[in-house]
Amino acid sequence: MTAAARIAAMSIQHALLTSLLEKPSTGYALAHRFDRSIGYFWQATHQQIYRELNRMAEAGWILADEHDGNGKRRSKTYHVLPAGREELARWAGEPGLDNDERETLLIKLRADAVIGPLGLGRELRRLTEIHQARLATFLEIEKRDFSAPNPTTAQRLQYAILRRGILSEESWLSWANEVQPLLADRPRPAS
Amino acid sequence: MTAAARIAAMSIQHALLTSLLEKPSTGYALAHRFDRSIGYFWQATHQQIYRELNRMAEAGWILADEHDGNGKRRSKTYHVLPAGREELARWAGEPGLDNDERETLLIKLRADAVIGPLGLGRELRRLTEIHQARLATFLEIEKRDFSAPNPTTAQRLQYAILRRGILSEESWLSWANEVQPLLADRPRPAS
DNA sequence: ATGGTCATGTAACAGGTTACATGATTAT
DNA sequence: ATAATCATGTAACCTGTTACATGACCAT
Repeated sequence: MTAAARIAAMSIQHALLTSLLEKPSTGYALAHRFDRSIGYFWQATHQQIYRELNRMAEAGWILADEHDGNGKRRSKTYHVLPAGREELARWAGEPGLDNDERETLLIKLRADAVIGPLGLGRELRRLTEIHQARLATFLEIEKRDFSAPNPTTAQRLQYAILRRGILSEESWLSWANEVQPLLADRPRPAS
Repeated sequence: MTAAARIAAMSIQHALLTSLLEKPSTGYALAHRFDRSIGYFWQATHQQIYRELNRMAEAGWILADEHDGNGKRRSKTYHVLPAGREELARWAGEPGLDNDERETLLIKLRADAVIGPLGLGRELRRLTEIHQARLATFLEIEKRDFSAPNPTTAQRLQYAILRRGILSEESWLSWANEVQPLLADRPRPAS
């Protein structure tokens, strides 16, 4: 209900930019791989992708090489313009929305792998604090509401829901612990 | 891109039905608690809630007691009609969408706690198989793409993304293991 | 009187989903 | 010839978000 400032949205666009930086492609190709990494978690339909490609082309972030006319199949191979690369870096540097179920950080990690280093250590620490706070809240609720000796089945079911939250947060935090050394804020050698 | 049959959507409505079965409330009250369980994971805005309440009232699932006219504050207290209760049970019995990031099962668990038992054991097993398959895929990719001896930083970042997927699936499966005994398909005594 | 909370809504828009539609190239 | 794949798009719709708006009741 409170206004939560719209700091950073549009993550598909940035996921697509990263894909295109790796390899200029047609919309069709993007829709199929939508990238070997984040595609596992997230898949976009071709309509969504064409829509975003058109918008990004309008915005001057990408450019379409049109292969047309000379008997070939009609297709547009998009590649990223400097403005697109800058936009990607800018976006990756911004703090993401807290309640982001789409795991924007993963997209930023991909961007870091392709055009990095982008100094994501701070962002990881920020998100870690948020997840730690959430876990703490869940553990308090656990203690307060679910420490009675002989719970009914209904109570045990309610508890199961909370447990899902606890395990999720723990899982996220243990992952963050793994990634943390990769994002330590020292410069990486350009491989 | 393939047509994924629209089996079950509209989970907010069913979350709201469950809340209203526990306690008839105004839209305002629902927007604030949106329920002590799933509210931790998911919060709906009041606009969303009013919209869905109106739709469910139209559908004959819920009914509004209007306290009005006699000097009192204008408000509607909604309570669930038999049709709404049936709809909730019907929905909970259906297989949920596979790619449901909103964790529909949690809402079904709440429904089971309130009007159960609903035989969710089968659904849990079905989802467990899906998550096991996803985990297996991730582990194959891990073996195939990330078992080289001296990975570059970029490769390690790519791997981190995959690790997030692996840890997520493992976390889900270990939770499923916890809940499983609660949903074993024997009837529970009506507490 | 003033501000906070209770209470309900409209309007506009962004993002995601599904259906529909078209046409060229490649493989059988 | 026919089907599969490559390739791009329009249209309609639903959900979720944000902004805007109204008004009553309650406490100080």
